[in-house]
Amino acid sequence: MQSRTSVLIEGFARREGTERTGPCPVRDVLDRVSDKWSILLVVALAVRTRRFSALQRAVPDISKRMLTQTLRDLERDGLITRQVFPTKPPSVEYRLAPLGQSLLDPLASLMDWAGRRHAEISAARVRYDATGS
Amino acid sequence: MQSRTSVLIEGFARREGTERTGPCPVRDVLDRVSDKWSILLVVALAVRTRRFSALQRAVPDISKRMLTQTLRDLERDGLITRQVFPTKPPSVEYRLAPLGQSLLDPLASLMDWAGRRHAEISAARVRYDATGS
DNA sequence: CTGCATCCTCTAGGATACTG
DNA sequence: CAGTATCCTAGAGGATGCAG
Repeated sequence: MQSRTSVLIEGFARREGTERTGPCPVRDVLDRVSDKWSILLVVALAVRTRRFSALQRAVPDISKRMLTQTLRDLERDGLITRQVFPTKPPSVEYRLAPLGQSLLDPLASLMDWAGRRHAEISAARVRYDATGS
Repeated sequence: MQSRTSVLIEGFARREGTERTGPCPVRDVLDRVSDKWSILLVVALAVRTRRFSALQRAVPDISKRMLTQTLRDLERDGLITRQVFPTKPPSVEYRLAPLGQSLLDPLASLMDWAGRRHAEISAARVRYDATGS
């Protein structure tokens, strides 16, 4: 099973030599994925729908500022939806949109890789640092 | 097929409420993936083995500084290997290590997603911006 | 050619305080 | 509770020049 991989890589590499007609769409999307908090929030919302403060508890080391901003970005991209309940005090629920759901599978394969290869990577680091020092 | 996804998400979410015994391994690895240049270089090296200057041409908007640094990090993590040829002037070849190869599949599924959903995301953005303005 | 070292800029992002 | 506004710092990262 090399076909899918190579096709995608070719598509990704096609930029080489071609004058950019605008930013590469794949890179554009990957930029969002490689955002520091986006993945964390998507995963947090994959577990269940959550409110603002619940998200802050789920991802403890995010600041309110970044939480708000990242949620806005994800909403703008159609990955999550935001529903306001005009109670008193108001509450807001965030949930994964279908588009966000569709991201879970690729994300899972990445996290799966991370989990399986983590030990190997740590070992490589130790080895490298030992040699270098 | 929800099993694999949900298992991983649970593993990822398990941190909640647990005092951290150190940084989450998955997050640790994802930090590398979400590095601005790492993925680009891995993909560039997936196509073929390349030398330093060739990599700079493959990823035109990377600076020498960042190229060197990212290559070191990838080498340290065991994702790529570096081979020096003591010619005159010297040349250095970078190639994907097996560990790096193993990343291509998860990466492909992400890029596949990006490619397929990009239009949808762009549309969502336009819609969001239109409403907001 | 490869790649450090230096300097300098710019912005992501944290802390804090305030509002509907 | 769910944000917004302001301020401010650390670190990412570009440009340049030198060296092996």
